[in-house]
Amino acid sequence: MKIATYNVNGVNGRLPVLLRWLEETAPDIVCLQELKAPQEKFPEQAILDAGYKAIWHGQKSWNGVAILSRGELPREIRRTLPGDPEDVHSRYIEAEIGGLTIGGLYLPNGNPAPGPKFDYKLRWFDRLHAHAESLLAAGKPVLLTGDFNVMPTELDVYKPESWVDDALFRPETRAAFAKLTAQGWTDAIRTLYPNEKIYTFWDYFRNAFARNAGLRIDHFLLSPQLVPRLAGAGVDKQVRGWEKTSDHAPVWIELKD
DNA sequence: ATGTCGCGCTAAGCGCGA
Repeated sequence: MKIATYNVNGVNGRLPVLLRWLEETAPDIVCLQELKAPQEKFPEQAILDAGYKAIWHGQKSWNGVAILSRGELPREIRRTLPGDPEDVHSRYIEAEIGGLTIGGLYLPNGNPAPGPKFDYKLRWFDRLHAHAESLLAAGKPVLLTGDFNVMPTELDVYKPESWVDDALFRPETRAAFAKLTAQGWTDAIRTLYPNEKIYTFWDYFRNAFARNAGLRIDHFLLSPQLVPRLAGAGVDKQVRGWEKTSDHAPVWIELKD
């Protein structure tokens, strides 16, 4: 079973790219981030026609997350991260599909740092810690995936020294990610490829993709029950080179049944 | 500091977030 995550950066603006990628790579389950579309503007029919049933949590202009499945409709468990009723950003959606619990997330960017946006990022991380702990405590197979907006280590940045003050790489951010994984989560890509430079995002500036000036910020965190099932992982890097493409590439893992 | 995008507002560029 192939499970993918893809920050599309506008689900309607990227629809041709998204549909081509679905057609060419046929993942079984897909988590999308940055829909940038209100609830009623999600392209449900086009996704259905492509063979996927979906649940989503939209928002005008920004954020927005979805879970797509080739088989059964994802059974939605929640569409917000617990812990702050005042937080109206659509950044989390959780579902069960065939006995697997999947949390799809779009962690706040947090720039500029320091500042209120960075404070929000760290608070969001605190809430994720709390919820992730409860997911582990249930003892079931769980996958947390999406755009974490964190490069976990220096290996995950093309030029670490120029990113140390950025909200995606500051010590507080890396510490928050390390604290999360220390609960018992496995970073799937890094476990399979411990020493390789693997990027999932290249910004639109300065010809970043052509220079491979990338970041690894889209992740798969596996609960202990899933680790023995991990059979492969990769980045569909070619998609980043297509016309009208997102600044992220799709990322995927393969789980044995 | 800049660079490049999509989206919303509103009808063409601009502000915002990334």
